[in-house]
Amino acid sequence: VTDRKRQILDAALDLADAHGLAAVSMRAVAARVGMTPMALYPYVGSKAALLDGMVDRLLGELSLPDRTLDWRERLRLVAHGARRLARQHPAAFPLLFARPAVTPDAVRVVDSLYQALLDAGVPARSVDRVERMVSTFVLGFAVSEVNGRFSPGSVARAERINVAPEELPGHRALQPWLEPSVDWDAEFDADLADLARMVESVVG
Amino acid sequence: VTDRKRQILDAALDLADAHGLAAVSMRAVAARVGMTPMALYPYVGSKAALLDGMVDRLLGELSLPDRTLDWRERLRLVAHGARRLARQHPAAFPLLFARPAVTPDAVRVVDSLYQALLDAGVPARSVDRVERMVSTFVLGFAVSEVNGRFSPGSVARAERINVAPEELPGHRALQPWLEPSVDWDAEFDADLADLARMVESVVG
DNA sequence: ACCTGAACACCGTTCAAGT
DNA sequence: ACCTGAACACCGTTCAAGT
Repeated sequence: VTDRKRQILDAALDLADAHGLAAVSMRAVAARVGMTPMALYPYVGSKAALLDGMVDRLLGELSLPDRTLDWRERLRLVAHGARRLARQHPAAFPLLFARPAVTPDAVRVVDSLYQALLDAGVPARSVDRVERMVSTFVLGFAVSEVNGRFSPGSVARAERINVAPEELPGHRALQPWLEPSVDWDAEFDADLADLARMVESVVG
Repeated sequence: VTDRKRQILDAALDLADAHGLAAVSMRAVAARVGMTPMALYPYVGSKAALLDGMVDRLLGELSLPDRTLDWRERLRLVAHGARRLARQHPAAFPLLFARPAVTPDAVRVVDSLYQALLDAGVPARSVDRVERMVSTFVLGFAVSEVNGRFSPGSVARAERINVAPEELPGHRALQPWLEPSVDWDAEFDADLADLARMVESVVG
């Protein structure tokens, strides 16, 4: 039973990767595995459950760092792994924001972060909060990137958009520093460094 | 023309608030404003453009803090405003993650954050990066909340989910501190305080 | 300029039926 | 136990036509 389900989820993920989430219909997935749409139901239950299954399959691809590494390195590895996953599966990845971490692989990721934060010296009573803070940022960054939400700020763009320059003192003050293109790899690393400093400084 | 468009966007947002994003169909929106589905096209162009229009309407509801306030207070006000918006429009709010900030109201929000970060002493060359970091976290928190992604960690839940306790050293170590219910208002404030400390400490 | 109505090519899911 | 096929109540969008 479970083998057939995996085959169905793989087909759904392939379709999402190739043609976007909108192309993941019960009919299209069924055609790809050579079945009738109705034949999927015993395996995946519903369209919503199929999407949940894709999320779980995604998390299974995320490899977790060895406990012997430095906590900073572990945070970095998990964060970079998540971002890599987003680039590999840009259509399916944003689904991670939609559902709680209630699958085995999701719990394992959370546990890995718990360990890293404990080793960083975060007080036990703050670890679950800080874990949510870190994972929310990493997820948010990766989703923003693949969804095209990020784009460098620019005065020229702001003006094209029909906002008077007097309304935008911040953009004007920053004019020389708002660059037309951004190195997102470097930005992500700088963010993670700031985040690690913040983690170190949490005392309560 | 623009008056009719507003009426259409209001109807779409009302439908999303009342029955979820899936209920926002061209046919349903049209019915709500007393038109034929096809009559919407001259005003909104397409279904995707209608969703973009809803995002812009949402941002227009976000009130921006006065420049005379302390930068910490301004950050707090914008963040709480965004979270309140998410609660008022839980179905439509996650759309904010889908598209770049390329509307007048979006640029105004970014500018407000630029000003606050400059006043906080963030170096000019880092302001756009830190703005993306802060807005990504705030958006991510609010979306996680309305989508039900957040849920307190718990050993009991982890076990119910069929992961062996030996695999979860982090959960075991934190057992006494993983509470069954979380005060999300307090958590958001604690996160913002940590974020503000981080902002203060950015020097490059 | 603004709107309608029929049509096309799709959806997820039900149900009764087949083997 | 596993799968099929017809049907139901929907989609977004096109096109030609009305006023």
